[in-house]
Amino acid sequence: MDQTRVVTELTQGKEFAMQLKIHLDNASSSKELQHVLINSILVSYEKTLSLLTTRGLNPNASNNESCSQAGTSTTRIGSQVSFSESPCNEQVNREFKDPNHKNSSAKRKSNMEKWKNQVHVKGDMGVEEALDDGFDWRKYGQKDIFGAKHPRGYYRCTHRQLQGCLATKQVQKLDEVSSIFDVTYHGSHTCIPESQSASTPRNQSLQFFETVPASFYFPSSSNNLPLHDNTFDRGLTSSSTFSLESELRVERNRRTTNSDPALIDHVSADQTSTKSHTVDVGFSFDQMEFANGFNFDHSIFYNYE
DNA sequence: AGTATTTGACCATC
DNA sequence: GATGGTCAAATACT
Repeated sequence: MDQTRVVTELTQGKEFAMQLKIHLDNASSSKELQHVLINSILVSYEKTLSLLTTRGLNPNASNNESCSQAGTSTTRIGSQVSFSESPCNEQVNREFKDPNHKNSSAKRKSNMEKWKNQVHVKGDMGVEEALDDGFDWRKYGQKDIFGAKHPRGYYRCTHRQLQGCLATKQVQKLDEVSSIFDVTYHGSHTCIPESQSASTPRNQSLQFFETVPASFYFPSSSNNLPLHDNTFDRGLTSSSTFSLESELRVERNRRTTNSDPALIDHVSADQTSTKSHTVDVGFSFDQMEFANGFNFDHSIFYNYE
């Protein structure tokens, strides 16, 4: 059930908001840190809305849920699905397929719910991040579509074999705007993703720190031990995350030179995996400067085209 | 070795 | 025959 993840995201957002409140009351607080907090809050909101807007992924989701989010719009397709009116529906571009139209896919999936999402890849977010809807997808095909510039990717739920989850999605870049992807979902998820079943929801900020090739000190943690990037395994819980209450102290790592092939390999691998964990903070590191004079060279993380 | 992705072939439909 | 969706072997990656 997505409710757990929604609650997790909202709880994170609340915690970030509380941290921000403290920092706003503190005159010596750095602007950068406040921006980090603000963006973390926004990311939490976006994630939450994303979970709600992809309600079709969750067969138990309510029709009263919010249906729009920054950067995406959702359209339901399919005659067998009753479409509930809500104010936000005015924002989406509805497309209903003719129920009598039967192409091969329509016939094969005639009993499947179908809806469409339009995903905008904003300047400061990665493609994988934008397309990440919280579920595990495995690509099983790609096809050049007649009249379309870009091929269409076919994905099915990773848990299809183990859990019999029949959810699929198709992803296609728009001809006109390459930063916008049409994502068409078929069927609802009946699986329990591992990331969800493991009672340790991952933290947005942790995803960020997993990717950043540097060692970090977390003053709030015991011993102030430096944590190499490899130390951030996926078992860390949200309760064990660093506290943004403390100033982030980042130690430049020996491997942060742009020419480090190991680092480049790491980044490029992340970009090609549908389960990647790219920089997921939703803000630019252009001018960001951390303690000890560490500056992020954000350019090594982004390579959209 | 196990898993994920790529890609040509195959199938259903129009 | 053209097209879109899926399969499955080959390949790449970890």
